[in-house]
Amino acid sequence: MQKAKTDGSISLNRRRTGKGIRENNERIILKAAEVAFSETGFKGTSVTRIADLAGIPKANVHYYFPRKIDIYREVIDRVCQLWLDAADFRGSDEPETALRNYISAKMDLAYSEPLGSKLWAMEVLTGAPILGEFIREKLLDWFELEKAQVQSWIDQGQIDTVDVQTLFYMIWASTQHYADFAAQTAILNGDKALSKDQFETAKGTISHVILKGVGL
Amino acid sequence: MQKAKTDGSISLNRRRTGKGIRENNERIILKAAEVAFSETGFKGTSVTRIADLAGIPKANVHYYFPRKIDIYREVIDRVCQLWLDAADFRGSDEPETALRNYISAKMDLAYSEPLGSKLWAMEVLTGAPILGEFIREKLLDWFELEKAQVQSWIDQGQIDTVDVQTLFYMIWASTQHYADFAAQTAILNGDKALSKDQFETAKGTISHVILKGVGL
DNA sequence: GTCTATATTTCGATAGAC
DNA sequence: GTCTATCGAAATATAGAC
Repeated sequence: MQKAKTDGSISLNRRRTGKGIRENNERIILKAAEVAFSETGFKGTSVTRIADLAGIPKANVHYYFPRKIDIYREVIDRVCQLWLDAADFRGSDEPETALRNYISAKMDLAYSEPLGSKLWAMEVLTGAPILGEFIREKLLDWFELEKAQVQSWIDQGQIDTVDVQTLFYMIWASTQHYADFAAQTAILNGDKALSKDQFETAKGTISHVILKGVGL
Repeated sequence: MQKAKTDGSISLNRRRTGKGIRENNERIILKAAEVAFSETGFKGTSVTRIADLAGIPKANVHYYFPRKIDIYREVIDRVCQLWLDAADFRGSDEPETALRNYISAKMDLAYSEPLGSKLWAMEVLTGAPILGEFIREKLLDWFELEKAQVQSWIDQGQIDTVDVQTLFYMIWASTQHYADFAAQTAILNGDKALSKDQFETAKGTISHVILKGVGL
C-alpha cells in the first residue's frame, strides 16, 4: 500500500517538499484515477475529472503523466499485481482447506479492494484492450497450474467430477460480484451498502455451496 | 426480436420505402447502440461511433433520436424487459426443478443475449444511473417474492439453510459471467469464444454445484 | 514544480439545402 | 427522410510565464 522510497522513508498523504513531491502527487493522481476509471472506464473518463478528484490542476496531471493512457496503464498494472498477490491453491494439498481459504481471500479482496475488481470488470467488458496482454502472458500460466491442482483432486476422487474452468469462474464471479455489482446489491439491501457482517455471511454461504457442491 | 407493425407486416433488415422507414432505421440504430454502449458505456460511446456501426450518417441518428440519452434509455428499457421476461421460480413449487430451470434459463440468456447482460453490468458498474430506478421499482418487488419462495424451502427443510440473497447472487454472477467476461474466458480458452457445447458443460457444472451445494 | 492560457481535436447537437 | 456543413462545448495535450 505504501511506497518505500530510496531514502527509506514513507510518503503518505502529507505534502512534502523536495524529493518526495513527484512520488506523492503521482500517488494522489493514481488514487483518483482508480476511482474515476472504475466508474466510467477509459474512454468515459476525462483528465479533468481525474484532476478534480485529485484536487490538482489538470495541467499538473499532464506534467506527471503526459497522456491519459499513461495513467490508465499504471492503474491497471496495480490491479494485475493485486490479482497475482491474491491467494492461490498451491499453499495446500487438501481441497477443503484450499478452497475455503481461496474463497475467503477472494471475498476479502472484494471487500478491501472493490475498485480494483471493478476496474478489472470494466476492462474485460470493454474487450480487455490492456488486460488482455496480462491475461495471456501471466494469468494463463497461473490458471493452468491451478486447474491442474483441482483436476488432480478429481482424478483422486477427493472431489466430484466437475468442469474445472467453470468451478473457477463460479468462485471468481460470485466473490467479485460483491465488488462489481455493489450498486445493485446496495439497492436490493434497502439502499444501504453491505456491512462487513453481511460480507462474512455471504462468504459463509458461498463457501458452503461451493464446498458441498463439489462433494466436500 | 421482430417488431410487428400496424399494418401487420414485419420489417427486417431490408430497406423499405414509406411508413416503415422510421421503424426500420430506429431498429438498426438501436442494434448498433447496444453494441457500442455495451463496450464502452454511456459516456465512453460517441454518437459518431453508433452512426458508423449502424452505417448511417450521424445527422440521421440525431433525426431519429435527438439526444444520445434517448438512444441509451431505449436500449436499457429493452434490457429491463429481457430480465423481467426471464424465467422465475414461481412456475414450480419443487426446489430441484425450479433451481435447475432457472439456472438453465439464465445460462441460455447469457448465450443468446450477451449484449444485454453486458449492458446491465456496465450500467451497474457506473453506479446504475438509469437502471437504479428499474431495480428499485420493479426488480425489488420481484426479488422479494423469489426470495420468499426459496426461504419457504429452507423453512420446510427442503434445502439447506443458506443466505437466500447470496444464493441468488451466486446464480446471477455465475451465469452472467459467461456473457460479461466473455473476453476473458475466450483468452483462457485459447483465444476462442466458448462453443455452445462448452456453455452446456458450464451449465451442467453450475447446476451440479448449486443444487448439491444447497443439499439437493 | 505550479498554473494560466491556449492550440487542436472530438463531441453532441442543429441548420438548412436537397 | 437524407446529408453536408457547422456551431458551441468539452476534451486531450502543450506552451510558457511564474
